Amino acid sequence: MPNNQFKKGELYSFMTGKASTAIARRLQKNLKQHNIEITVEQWSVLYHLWKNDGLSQQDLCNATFRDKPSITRLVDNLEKLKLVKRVASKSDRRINQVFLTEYGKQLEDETMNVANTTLNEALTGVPSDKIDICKEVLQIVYDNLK
Amino acid sequence: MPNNQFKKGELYSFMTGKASTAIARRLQKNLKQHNIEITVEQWSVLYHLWKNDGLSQQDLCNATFRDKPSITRLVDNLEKLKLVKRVASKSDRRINQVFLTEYGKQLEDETMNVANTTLNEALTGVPSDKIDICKEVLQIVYDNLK
DNA sequence: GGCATATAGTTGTTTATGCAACTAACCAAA
DNA sequence: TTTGGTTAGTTGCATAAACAACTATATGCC
Repeated sequence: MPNNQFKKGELYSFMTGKASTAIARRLQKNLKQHNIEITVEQWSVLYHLWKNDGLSQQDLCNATFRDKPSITRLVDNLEKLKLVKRVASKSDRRINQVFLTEYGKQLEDETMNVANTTLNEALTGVPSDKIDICKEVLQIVYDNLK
Repeated sequence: MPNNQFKKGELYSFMTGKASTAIARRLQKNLKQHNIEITVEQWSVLYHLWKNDGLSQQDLCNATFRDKPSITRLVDNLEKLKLVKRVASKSDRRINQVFLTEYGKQLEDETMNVANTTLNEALTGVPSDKIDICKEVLQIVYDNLK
């Protein structure tokens, strides 16, 4: 039996993503406690815009590993919250560039502090060399399947 | 700055759970290709029932790391599909035990084969000692936050 | 026994996901 | 320049998630 060097039964928590679910819930809770009224999914879009404002919706699909309808609706909701604004690209009228509003930009510092705190909570007691290996494994898994 | 021995920027894919999302999508695709008409979420419930038939809904909450309303509705849908049946517990009338139907039992072998295949696809090229470390890290993260 | 509290499960509402089908705009080849 | 294929984005529909509020049953303490 090829590639079967692992105990499967213990591995299904991989599939069900309990760790990343736990992180997402904790981040949501921490955001709420700081009165930052966005969802973790909205955060994941804003995170990429804070690094690189004006990304297209397709760019956001690639960055967040979501499909196009998901991004359409996340951007819809972010627009309703006055956090971003769609701007039609001059060079290609199919493309919407998504830009942060002033309000959206203002949210960056506090929100990223909350995210960093959450990550610290998650990784308490994990040696950094093991974090590196875990990251590496998850990257290979992602590359194998994406 | 405490507990800051890692590069945060690279770690947000942890939070967004890209690897586990990729696994779930591939499993869904593989199930469909084998004409197994269940969702991956339904699979995660059935998986625990195959190991231990007759679990309560609360047991399923704990096993799958979902909240009670989620399990209520997943069991609703599994009942509609004639895969499981709720049975009120004799000893405690608050409790619903969830039992597999014959049809639900029949699905086990082929479905678990598909799940195992999916896991092999995901873990291709990952040495088993690194899988163990990754599992260990994800377990600590889960324990830190659950 | 009776009351307070805890536990098991359900329902309502909002948000998000996945897939398929669709429109609009772009591009390249005849 | 028209036609056929590709890319960007939207809409419709079914399933699922998180949170809060609710009902029903059980338990423990007086």
